Amino acid sequence: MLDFEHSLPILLLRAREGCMARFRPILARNGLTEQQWRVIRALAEDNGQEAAELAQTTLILRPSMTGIVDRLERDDLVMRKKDQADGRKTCIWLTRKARRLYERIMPEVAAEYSQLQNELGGKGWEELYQSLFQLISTNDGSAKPN
Amino acid sequence: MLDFEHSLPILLLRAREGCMARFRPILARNGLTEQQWRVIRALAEDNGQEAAELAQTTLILRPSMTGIVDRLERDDLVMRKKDQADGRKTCIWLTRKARRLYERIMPEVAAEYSQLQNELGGKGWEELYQSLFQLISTNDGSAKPN
DNA sequence: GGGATTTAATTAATATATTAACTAAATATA
DNA sequence: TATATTTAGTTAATATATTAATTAAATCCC
Repeated sequence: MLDFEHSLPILLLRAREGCMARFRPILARNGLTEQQWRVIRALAEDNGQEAAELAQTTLILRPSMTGIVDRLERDDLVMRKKDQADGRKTCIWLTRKARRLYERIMPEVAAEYSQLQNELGGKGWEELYQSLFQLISTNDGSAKPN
Repeated sequence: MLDFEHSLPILLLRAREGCMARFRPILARNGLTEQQWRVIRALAEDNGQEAAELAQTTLILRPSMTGIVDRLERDDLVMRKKDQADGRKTCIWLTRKARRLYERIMPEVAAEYSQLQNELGGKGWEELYQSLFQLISTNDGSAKPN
C-alpha cells in the first residue's frame, strides 16, 4: 500500500490546513499573514527575543525571518535593537501598536481554539497531543547531526 | 495557558518538519523539491490527472501548481496535454524520465518511511493515524461554505 | 596583538504560497 | 442564437521557503 494521499506528511499537512482555515480569516481581517502573527504572538509572550531565538520558536528560517521583520518594522509593529554587549545579535521588540493589535486579535483566536477543542472532545484532544509529542520526540531523537 | 509553542498548529508544523527532515535529503540528492516530489508521486499512482484534481490531491494551490508544472516540464519530467473534449482542462502526464526517477527514489523513501514506523511502533502509529483522521474530519465538518 | 575561525544576520537566487484579477472555453438562459 | 454566467487555468503582485554565499562582529589560538 503506502498510498500517497494517506502518507503521514500529507495527513499532517491536511490536518494543519484544516486548523488554519479556522484562524486565517481572523488574521486576514486584521491584515496579518500567518507568519507575522506567529512572530507577534511569540513576542507577546516573551518580548525582546533575539532574532535567532525567535526563528526557533516560530519555526521560521533565519533568511525568511529577515524579510518578515522588515515588513513588520515597515508597518510599525516591531523594532530591531542591536545588542550592546554583542554587536552581532539583534533583538526584536513589539511596538505599542502591535500590542494593541495583539490584545484585539488574541481573544478571537482563543475563542476559535476553544471551539476546536470542544469539537474534538477532551479525550480526542488528549490523544492527539500524546501522539504528536510522541512523533516529535521520535523525530528529534533520530535527527542526523550536521 | 494556551502558550504559543504548544498550540496545535505549531505542534503539527513541528511534527511535519521532523518527518520531512528524514526525506528531504533523499529528494535533494535527486534534484527535487518537496512539492515536485508530491506531484510526481501523485502522478505515479494516477497518471494524466487534470491540473485541478492534481492540486487537490497534492494540497498545492492552483496558481502554485502552474509554476511547479512549468518547471517540471522544463526539466522534461511531465507533459501538459489539453483535453480534446473540454478545451479548458489540462491533463498532466509523467515522462519516461520521471518514471525512471520515481522508480529510483521511491524505494529509498519507502525504506525511510518503514524506519519511522518502526521507531514509533505499531501502537503509536495506529493512535497517531486515529487522531489525525479524527482532527481532519472535525475540521472538514466545520468548514465554512464559500 | 594579529591572523584564523566561529557566529549572527543578511543578501542572492530560485521555488513556492496566497489572494485578486484576468483570459478563454464551456454552459446556461432568456 | 446572442448574452450572461460559470469554470479551468494562468498572470500579477506580494510574501514566504530554501540553500548557498556574504558581511561584520566576536572569539580562538599562537
